[in-house]
Amino acid sequence: MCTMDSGLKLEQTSLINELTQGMEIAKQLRFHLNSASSDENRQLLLQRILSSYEKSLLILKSSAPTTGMPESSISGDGSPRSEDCNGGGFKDHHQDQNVVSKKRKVLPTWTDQVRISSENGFEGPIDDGYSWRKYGQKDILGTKYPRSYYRCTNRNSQNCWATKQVQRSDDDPTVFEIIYKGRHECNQTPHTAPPPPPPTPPAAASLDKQNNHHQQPPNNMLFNFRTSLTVNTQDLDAKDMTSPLTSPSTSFEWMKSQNQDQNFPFSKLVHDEYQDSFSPYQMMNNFGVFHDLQHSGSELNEIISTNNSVTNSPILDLGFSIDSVVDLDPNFPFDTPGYFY
DNA sequence: GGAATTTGACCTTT
DNA sequence: AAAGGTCAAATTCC
Repeated sequence: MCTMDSGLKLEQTSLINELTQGMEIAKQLRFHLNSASSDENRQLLLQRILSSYEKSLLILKSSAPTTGMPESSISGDGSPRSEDCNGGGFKDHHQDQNVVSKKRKVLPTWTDQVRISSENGFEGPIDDGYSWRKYGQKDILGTKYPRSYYRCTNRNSQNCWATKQVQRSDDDPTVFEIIYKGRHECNQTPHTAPPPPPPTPPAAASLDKQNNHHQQPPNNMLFNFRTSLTVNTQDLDAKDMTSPLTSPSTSFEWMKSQNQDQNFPFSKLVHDEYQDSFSPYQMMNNFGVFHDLQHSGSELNEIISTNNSVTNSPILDLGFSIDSVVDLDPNFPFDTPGYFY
């Protein structure tokens, strides 16, 4: 059930999210100004900051006094109402939430979609730079491919409770949907992992092995394969609009330095099931010009295409959960080394 | 031999 | 009751 309150709160949260994100991107830009980052990267960050402003203004305008329905400007006409506050099929127990939310530590949750593609087929680990240990695999009803469950290797040693689920897309086997839950509180430094320079990528691991990401030197292929990803932020426990999270591990500069994969068609990644959940935020976020407004309920998706062209908005998103800032996780470790640049 | 993965059993949630 | 998520013993890998 999506109440008025949640609608208003959603808007507030969105605004805070946007402004906060803009600030963080500005921080990133500051970092890039002091580094050997390419001018293109800086331009992209700048573009994102501008987009953030645009979105903030959009939200403010949409919540103007005359607006009877706060979400009206956001919610398009096409989205199914039944989805309302519940993002993309995730559970929503309103009553429970009131009771539980105070007790349960809410883990920030977001989704990456990672496309692996190559002439050689789909292979290579989806290495996000973190060290994961697989602890389970399940066949999921209605899906072709099993879902794999990973937890941080440093769970015991460093009390790091980050987990992720990896599942290959039914529609496009080259796309893997990765659901991250919880942030790393260990001392892994995914971004700083030196890109290994093996001249030739090792022969492909089998698909069964492809999720075997250790901290071993990242496979060259993996970066080459990683031609695009979607970040879809979701908050399983709150119905509020959530903020764009960012992949904690996208080694953007490195990927950019690798010349790859041509033109990943943007729309290709837009599966039917996701089209319904695109929000104006995500569109505006990277492109700033999209106005096909569709309400996405509690979802806020973000498309990131790591192509070479600026028009395709190769965006570097750095790990950041605004949810946690706003109202969810008081223990959000912003001071975690390496989390922000 | 230690660490990671596999996989069926068990637990939780709906 | 069924599906999703986690555990843990067995197995495999390095």
